[in-house]
Amino acid sequence: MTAGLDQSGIRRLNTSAALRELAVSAEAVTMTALAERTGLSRRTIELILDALVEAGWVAELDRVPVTGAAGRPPRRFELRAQHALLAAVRVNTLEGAAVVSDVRGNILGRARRALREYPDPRSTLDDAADLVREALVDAGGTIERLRAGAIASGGAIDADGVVRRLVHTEHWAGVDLPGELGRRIHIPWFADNDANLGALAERWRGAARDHDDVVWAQLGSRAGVGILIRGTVHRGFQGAAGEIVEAVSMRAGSIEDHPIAGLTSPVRQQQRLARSRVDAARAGDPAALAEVDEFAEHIVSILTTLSWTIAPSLIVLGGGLEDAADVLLDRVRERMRAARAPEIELRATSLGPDGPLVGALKFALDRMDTQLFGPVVHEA
Amino acid sequence: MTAGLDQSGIRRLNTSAALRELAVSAEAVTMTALAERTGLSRRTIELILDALVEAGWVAELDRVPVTGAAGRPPRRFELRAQHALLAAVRVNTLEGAAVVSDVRGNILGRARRALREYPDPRSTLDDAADLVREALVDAGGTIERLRAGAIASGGAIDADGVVRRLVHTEHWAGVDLPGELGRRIHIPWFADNDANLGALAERWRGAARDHDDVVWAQLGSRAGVGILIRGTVHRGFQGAAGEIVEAVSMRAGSIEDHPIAGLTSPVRQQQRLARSRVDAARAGDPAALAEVDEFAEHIVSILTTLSWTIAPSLIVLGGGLEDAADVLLDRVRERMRAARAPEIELRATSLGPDGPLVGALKFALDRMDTQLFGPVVHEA
DNA sequence: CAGCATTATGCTGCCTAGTAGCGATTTTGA
DNA sequence: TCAAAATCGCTACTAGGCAGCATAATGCTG
Repeated sequence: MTAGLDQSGIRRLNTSAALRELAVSAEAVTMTALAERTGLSRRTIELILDALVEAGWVAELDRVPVTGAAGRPPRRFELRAQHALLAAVRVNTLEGAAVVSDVRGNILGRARRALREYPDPRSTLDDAADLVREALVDAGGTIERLRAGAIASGGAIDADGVVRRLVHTEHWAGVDLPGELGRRIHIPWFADNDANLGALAERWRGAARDHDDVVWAQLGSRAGVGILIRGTVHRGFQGAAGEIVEAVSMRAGSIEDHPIAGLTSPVRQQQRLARSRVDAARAGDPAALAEVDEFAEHIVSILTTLSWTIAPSLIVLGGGLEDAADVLLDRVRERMRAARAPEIELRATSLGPDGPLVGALKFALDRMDTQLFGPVVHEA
Repeated sequence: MTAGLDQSGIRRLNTSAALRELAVSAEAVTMTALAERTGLSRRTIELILDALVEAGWVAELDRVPVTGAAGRPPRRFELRAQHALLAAVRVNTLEGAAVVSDVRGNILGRARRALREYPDPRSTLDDAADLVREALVDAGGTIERLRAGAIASGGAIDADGVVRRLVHTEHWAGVDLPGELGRRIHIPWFADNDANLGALAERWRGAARDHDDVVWAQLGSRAGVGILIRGTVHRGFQGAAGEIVEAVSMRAGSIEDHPIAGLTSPVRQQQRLARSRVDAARAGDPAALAEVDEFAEHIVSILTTLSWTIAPSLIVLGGGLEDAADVLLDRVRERMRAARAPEIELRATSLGPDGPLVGALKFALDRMDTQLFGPVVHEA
């Protein structure tokens, strides 16, 4: 049950502490600094660094005299983040995209293409694997260095990455995304829903950086709500967390076909149409403004309910809605205040359409964290 | 940032592993068994046990030859759970109760009394402290062995244990419960809301033992929703998670004064009245049945919304509602199915009115866990 | 440009805490 | 009574941490 530790365990632990510290700092680190930050002795750090350089995880840089500082110039060490690579893919009805990053999450390569025959999961997954290989080439990396990957997809995806339900396409139900991708590219794969990964991305390097409880919402032609509780995706029973969208649609009528809802549509033409309506509203066109109001009203009924149940500290609007942030946000805020909802902050995504892809990267990184960087000690 | 570990750290870690293993097993444990379960060598376990016996945490029992087994009878060790004690108190408008337990959560002593002058926080807190002392005497323990305590109270209580809002009594707003109790009994104190602790208790040793995402709801004259996500209390922004109750009351009208709602009232007379209506419904009285239906309808509007947003895997009804479980639960289930809510399991509390008190115990235990038992290693 | 303060480097020696495993001890069962 | 089984108590050894000292490389000062 509770595992004890021998001497080699302590070394693993301390190595991981050093590695994490190296990963956190953007610049090269000296031995002394590392010793201070980990609380270990300089001697111990010296031995650990020797081993890490040997293993290829760390590079020693040339000594550069620190100008203006007395004393012998220190040895400088840096994480070789590219020692291991991660992949992220995103597929939706019309196109797919992939990125490859180092263990710091720096994106090194990209690929993007229209998907053929989306309704056939097999060919789409072939395409997804191809996209990863392309992005890997673009990153100048080899398949051996790839350690893990994650895929972002629409629909309800359970904790094991199996597609439970995908609107308009029954062929995808039951598809085991990690399993299928693992057969094509032999690394551990993880899968989650667009919206959940959007939320994760926003917290990592987007608009939700300082928040632990976050709701990310894409509302319109395509709807999805991603929930982060204590920084971790919350799916709920059978992935039902966030299904309030469907519930409200059932009660108050769907807005899939509302002109403004097209902002979140994957179809270019509908997007353009919606944007032009938003432009008109921005210019003061009364009919367009009424449409925006109507759309805001619908959004508010969902966001208010979320505020009274989950009560995140921040709600992020994404998936296309960011394009109407200037006309939409204040209207939504005002209506939420009128509904006496808790004064939860509301922002537009700062990552744009790449959000879910970036989130997939973070997802893979989190899942691999202890495997890449080693175990952690939890003190009081 | 990331803390490294020296040799004494490894001993602390291994000691905590041994201690946890001892805490988990109900019966006395042999050295060999402990060595196997922790993965440590028998020699190491021997040394650790010596130290733990010395410190009073562990007692060595008399050797009893295991009948029917060959070989030298093993030494047997047992956690002296009473080496440290924990306290829990609960206060509501009319009465207070306290329990004292050992570190395993076995309740060793109890106390209960009517509270004088509830609207005055100071005298109520004096009473609470007295109750703890009484329970301590009942447990046969001394104040020195008391290590931590927690208090369950109504109202919105923030993460620091400060009362933010308490209906009908403004005097309590801003009261720092852990601080106040700490001034009276000098141990670390923690505080949370009834409902949150009710949920925690239910997961610990009640109806939610096998669930991680739980909603505990008391709905009626007194209303409160406690939410557990990944086994931990979720309060939400400014404690607003679960405020859906108030929101629904605002929208659909309050049911505080509904005859059935009296089940959750702290006032005996209203309870009796409500129970008699439930009895009548049970006997088939049409008017009473209609009342139950009406009440169920109201509950469902709240539970359905929670199912679509938080989607726990289980909803537990408590706070008095358990007394009507037989007539109420099926009606609620049926209506939720009709509303197309996710098929989330619904149960009545199995702890009765002591739930929140037991939850407070668990809360204190969780918060003190690493201080009592030492740090933990998180492997992949 | 020599000398000093400053900072970092390689070590050696020492200590803690874990493991392996051997002979002794205590019991059961033939 | 003796072999087998199971555990005990211990010694010898190893891993990996720490303290701290002599040495090295630099900037500054007179």
